[in-house]
Amino acid sequence: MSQGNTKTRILDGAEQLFAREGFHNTSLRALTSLADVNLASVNYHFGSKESLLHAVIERRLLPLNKIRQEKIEVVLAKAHINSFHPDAEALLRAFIEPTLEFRNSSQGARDFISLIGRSLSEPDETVRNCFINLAIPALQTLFEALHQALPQLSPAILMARLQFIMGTMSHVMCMSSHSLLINSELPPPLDHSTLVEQLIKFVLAGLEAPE
Amino acid sequence: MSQGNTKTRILDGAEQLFAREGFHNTSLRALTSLADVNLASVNYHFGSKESLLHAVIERRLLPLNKIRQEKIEVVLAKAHINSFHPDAEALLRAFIEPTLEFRNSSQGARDFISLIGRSLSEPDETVRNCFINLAIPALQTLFEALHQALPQLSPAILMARLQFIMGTMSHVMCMSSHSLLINSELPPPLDHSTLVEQLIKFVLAGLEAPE
DNA sequence: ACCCGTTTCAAACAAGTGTTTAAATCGACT
DNA sequence: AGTCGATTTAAACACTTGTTTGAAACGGGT
Repeated sequence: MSQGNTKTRILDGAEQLFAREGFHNTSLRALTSLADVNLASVNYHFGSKESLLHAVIERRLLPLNKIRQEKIEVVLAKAHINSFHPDAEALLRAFIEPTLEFRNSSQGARDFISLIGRSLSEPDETVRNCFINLAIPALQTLFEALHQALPQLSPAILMARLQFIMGTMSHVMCMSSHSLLINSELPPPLDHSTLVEQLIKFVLAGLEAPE
Repeated sequence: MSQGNTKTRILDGAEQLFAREGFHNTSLRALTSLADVNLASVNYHFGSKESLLHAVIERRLLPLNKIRQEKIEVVLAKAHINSFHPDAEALLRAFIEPTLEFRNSSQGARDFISLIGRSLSEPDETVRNCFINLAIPALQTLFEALHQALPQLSPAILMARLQFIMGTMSHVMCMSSHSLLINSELPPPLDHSTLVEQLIKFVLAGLEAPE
């Protein structure tokens, strides 16, 4: 780990360690040693360990949210032109596909996605809020779009189902080599694109279930 | 927090703090102060902080797994008598209902369920294994029962969907007062029994979706 | 060659960590 | 009352934590 300038090396190392060891279980000494930078440079460039976490999340989540937002707006626009309800599957796809494609793009991306997949249920409030504050606008957009797509669903039920969907997604985002059941006689995990399709199928069926 | 003997007070305090603050973010001093016991008594009664975590999980998870196992076996037995496939919904219910009913039974139970809901995606391997080792038999049982219920699903797909279900469940188990989107204009969270029914409906629809 | 703002560095800081120790206290039982 | 094991206690241990400090090194502009 010795590419790029100091700031990027710290961000890359933090992404990896925060994801694999957890935020509180990652020491700045382990991080600076992995990133091959001086111990004090974290506080020099980012101010504190927590601000570093914020920077790690922001660096990747802002662009990702932008993509999701755009894709959702495309689906909505198409529907409005034809005066149809927007398509629920297309909306879910617009939200899910960019996330998992990004996850599949590099090891750092996989670490990052696993990090934010866990952060919804993070016990430490400051850590959790660090993610949630950036995620809420995107989720709000998705909620309203899905409400247009499925107006027959009461808002309370839709919100509950959106929570279920977030749970399913978070779990998939966290899944790494440590599969749920490592056991020789069990079926092997699905490849990337099959997993994405199965995930969308699963949450779509749950979302569209009769009340 | 000053009921019961020392050992139980430690277990109760650990359950609360591990769930609300996280294992690594909970210090033995904070724990022993909350439980109103001496600092050294944790190591005296449990050996180490990690063995304490193990004890916290075991105390509640073993009975819970026993109940789930029994309920699943009842469903299977009924089906075998009539030479029917077991009912997928009844199997899911046998697995989900005891969990969420236990969660609803007391504050300590709620803390515990939130703790194990998070532990599937716990980054620290030793912490994660502490839960997984106790959970695997129950999940194995559920997998095989669902395979009997839905023989048309290929094992790989069924396993993926079981993972999705675990993700949804974990998320619901972790949900506390900090709802996903605390926002005045959003629908209020569902009450307990509605949430359970909606959860079962959601995962059942996803599980039974065509491949 | 000199200056100056930016960045890096080794060292130290105060506070907090899990664990261990050895003495003190307790509670039965003889 | 006295003995013995189990438990509790205060104190200390060795170590790690995030952060700060002040000097050193760097690099472009005059």
